[in-house]
Amino acid sequence: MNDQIIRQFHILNLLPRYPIIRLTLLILQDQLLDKGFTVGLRTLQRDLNALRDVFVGIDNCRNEDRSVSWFWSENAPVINLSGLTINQSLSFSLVKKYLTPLFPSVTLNELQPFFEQADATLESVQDNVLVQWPKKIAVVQPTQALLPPKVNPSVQKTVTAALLAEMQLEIHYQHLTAKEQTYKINPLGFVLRGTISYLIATKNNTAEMRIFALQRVKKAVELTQKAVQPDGFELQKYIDDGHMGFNTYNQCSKDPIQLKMIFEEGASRNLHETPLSEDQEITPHSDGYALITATLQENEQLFWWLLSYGANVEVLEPEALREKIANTVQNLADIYLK
Amino acid sequence: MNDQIIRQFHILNLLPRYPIIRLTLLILQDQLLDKGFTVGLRTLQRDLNALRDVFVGIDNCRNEDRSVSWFWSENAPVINLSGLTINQSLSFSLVKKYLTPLFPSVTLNELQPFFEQADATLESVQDNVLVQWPKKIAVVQPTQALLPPKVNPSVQKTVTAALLAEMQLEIHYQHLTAKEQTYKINPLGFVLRGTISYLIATKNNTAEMRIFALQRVKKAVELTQKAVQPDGFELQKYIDDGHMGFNTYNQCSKDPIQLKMIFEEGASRNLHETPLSEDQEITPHSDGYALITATLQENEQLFWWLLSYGANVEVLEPEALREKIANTVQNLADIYLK
DNA sequence: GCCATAACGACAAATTGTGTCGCCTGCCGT
DNA sequence: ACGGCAGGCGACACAATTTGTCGTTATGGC
Repeated sequence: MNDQIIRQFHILNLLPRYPIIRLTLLILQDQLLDKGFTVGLRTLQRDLNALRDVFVGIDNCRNEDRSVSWFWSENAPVINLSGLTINQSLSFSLVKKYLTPLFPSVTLNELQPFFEQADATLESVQDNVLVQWPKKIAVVQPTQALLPPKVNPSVQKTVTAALLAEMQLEIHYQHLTAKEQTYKINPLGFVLRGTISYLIATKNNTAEMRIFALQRVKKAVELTQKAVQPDGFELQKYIDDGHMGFNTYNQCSKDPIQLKMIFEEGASRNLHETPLSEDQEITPHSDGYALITATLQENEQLFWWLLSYGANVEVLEPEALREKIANTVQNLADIYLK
Repeated sequence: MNDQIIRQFHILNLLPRYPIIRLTLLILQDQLLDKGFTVGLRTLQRDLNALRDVFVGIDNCRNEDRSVSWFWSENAPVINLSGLTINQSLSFSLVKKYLTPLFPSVTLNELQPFFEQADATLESVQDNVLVQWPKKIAVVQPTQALLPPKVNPSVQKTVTAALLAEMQLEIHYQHLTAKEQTYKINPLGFVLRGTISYLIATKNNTAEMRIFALQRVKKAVELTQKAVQPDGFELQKYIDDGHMGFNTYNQCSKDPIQLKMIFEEGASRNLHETPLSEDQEITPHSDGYALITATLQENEQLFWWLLSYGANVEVLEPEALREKIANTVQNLADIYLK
């Protein structure tokens, strides 16, 4: 078989996607040589012109030195030759269904072409049985459903771009109580917590770390100055250290605790499926109750989680945690039982 | 340009992905004619042979009538010619990070090729800045993290396949308390709730609806009999009606309630971002407290959610809900304050 | 056992790909 | 300002490939 096709296929694969434009004819010739194609420049030129005529989304531009660079334009369609497996299509439609209420729509929009191909694949199956699939699957939120905040798409785009490029940002931030203010900041990290996105940043000329909720950023502009990173900053460590305010229990040691509690049996059922920790143990107790032990990190979330079970759980150890709950119960009693 | 190449690309695009095998030469000729290619059968034959030699993953098989069908084999690699945008790559890596602790690994594995391409794209950018991206983004669970249950991959595959094909299933089900049992069931729906997957089904020859937690299905076999669907069954309606046990409050009207409560100001902050309902109103009250009203569906989750705030919230209305909480507080007091 | 059907091999004519040459254009340095 | 230079691009002729046609082979149904 003529290797024209194979060559052109490789060319298509070698073409970079838009923001990267550095593929001149000579470079392409080199890269093809690496793959074992000896090909004249003139031929390459003709190949590229031909491909541009055939495929939407292939584009070129002149560099300063009058050479031409070729690339897939930014809005080139997704060309997935080998199509999607049915399982892949199902996974995509599941992901879409699951993430739609949780993710910023900007993020999901980027993947729209894949969702569409998945839908198309499922519909193309002659059995119209597959069309029923979305009706056969449902996603239920395990916690109280709160409405997702409205994030300005252009803000999201600018913020993530600046974070990537490590550039400073100017943001207009709508405080909850105070009025809108403008900051110059060095973006450091992006945290997704449920449906809320947070931007971690330092104010310019300060080491002071700040957390900005993305939906309160009304306007964002990327500046021309490089962002300054504090020495040794690590996002995951920052979170683990409890700076996000909910991951670690105030003034609490970071060592794991040995949790010991009595669960009402019905309520404990979930813990069989989704244990609190690898070493969790469930010991059936007197009628309708079970003793549960587990080693885990103590934090605010654990406290809330325990409270949500109400009287279906009694924490025995550690003593400090039991006391904290007892205090809350006392306060509750003052409110509801007077 | 010769239209051989264009034709061959169209052929590649027309080839279906494996489980669908009905693309014989004649059908392919027809489909190409629709796209404006008049091509002889002999040529098509040669094209396909050539393509199979060049592209891994193209395969064919003989039908009963000795004609040959062509397709992409099941494990053909994903061939995404136009590559991924940087934004698409970022979205993919975000999706992966977010869903890994939540989704059955089987489901995510299907999308692995896309995640890999995303990683490769990010790494290929000459700026090594992008390689830092995963370190700049973090996902924090908004609730107590529970370990995801271990689901047998082959069970997941069989169950979803049977659900799709509407075939009966035989499952070996490990009860929590009782010992393992075997059922013949008609699968009706699949529900994802946090990290747990549930299968909704009727037992064979019964209208009785059952809920099976997927991780307790130890073995699943697809039977040769068509599944029987109860008349008028709709999964979403089934869930809305509260049959999953947590979505609706026992013996409660399905009409929305008017919730009225007093929130400690710090605790109420989240509700500014992610309101309980469209009509939620927050009225600052006496020092440090705020009155919040919202119209929403009453269910168990709401009750748990309210409890988790402990003494930071006082429910005023509806009266029934306040009473239910008061009861729980009384029980808690009996446990902790004696 | 014959016929119909589909795949596949062979071959020559037609079409297409490729290297070479030369021209054009814009940029640089002298 | 002028010539040299580098990269792109048009033209052309020859080599290479493609494609339709025809004939052969294999297989299943009547």
